[in-house]
Amino acid sequence: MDFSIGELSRRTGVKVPTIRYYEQIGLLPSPPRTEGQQRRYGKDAVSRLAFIRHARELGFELDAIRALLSLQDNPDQSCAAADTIAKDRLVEVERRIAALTALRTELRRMIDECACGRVAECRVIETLADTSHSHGRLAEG
Amino acid sequence: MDFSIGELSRRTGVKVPTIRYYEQIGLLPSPPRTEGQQRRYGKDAVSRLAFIRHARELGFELDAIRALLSLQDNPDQSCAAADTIAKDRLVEVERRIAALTALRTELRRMIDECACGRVAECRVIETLADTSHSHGRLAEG
DNA sequence: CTACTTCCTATAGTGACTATAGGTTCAAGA
DNA sequence: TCTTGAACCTATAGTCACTATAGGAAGTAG
Ligand SMILES: [Zn+2]
Ligand SMILES: [Zn+2]
Ligand SMILES: [Zn+2]
Ligand SMILES: [Zn+2]
Repeated sequence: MDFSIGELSRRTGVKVPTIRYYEQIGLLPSPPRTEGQQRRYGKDAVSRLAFIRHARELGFELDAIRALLSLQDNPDQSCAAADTIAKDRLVEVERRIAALTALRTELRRMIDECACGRVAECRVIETLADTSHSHGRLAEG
Repeated sequence: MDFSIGELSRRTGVKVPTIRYYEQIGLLPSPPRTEGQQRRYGKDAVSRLAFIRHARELGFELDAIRALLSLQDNPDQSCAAADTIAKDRLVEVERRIAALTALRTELRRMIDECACGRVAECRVIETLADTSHSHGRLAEG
């Protein structure tokens, strides 16, 4: 009924050091230990960690996940805060798709136009040296 | 004809500490100094730094930029290496657009389906808790 | 009981910066 | 010439979300 950190890792797909890291920053509660100080988990830990994993895959930051988890722990509260977090994430994802689509266009053009000769005539290098425009900062996922 | 690091920053849009960081890791050459050890730059530094900035905006990693710069310094070489770097970046951008588009779909659905009531019925929280699928790692820009 | 895997803590490293502390130099105005 | 204040200098630590390493202890199968 209770199992080791390695087994929790296998059941959730989250690496062992990452689980310990989540505990250290207070995202996962400290589990009970064996006499020899090894962690022992139950089913609750599996679902909590799977929640975290899914949220991370959707690109939520750990602070946002912390907030979402604390909402999950209080099911009678309004879910407005959760929806706001999700909407903020959606806006960010849309912004990034737009930015990456612009990058794709420019990358494709510079690759297509290159005749694959000497660096002196390379469109890739030329395009990178062209500072007549800007893209703004490209940030995290 | 030569100017300070602050002026270089203004001309390229790259922040002063970032310029010093680029020098420290060998991406920019160490410029001459005044008697009081302050850096003095010329036009070459502006174009090199603008190249780096544009490449960063397109999401190239500093190691890739290092390689591109060393190609630019040898204009008689074949540009095949530059093209490979650009193609790799394009593949990565396309992968990320696909991943983000999938995230957008899921985020939109979970936001749309939420009736904005209690957390207990919130589709956002429910969707995050649903582990019946996976998205793989979401990495950098 | 031995061998082997897994576990433990603590610390440092990753990438690409950004921030801070505490001091020095430069340029312009009085 | 002197003074003020912005801009400069180095060195170090912090950011985010991990990942890697070292050096040892605990658990388990045979
Ligand atoms: Zn080329
Ligand atoms: Zn561009
Ligand atoms: Zn909701
Ligand atoms: Zn999902």
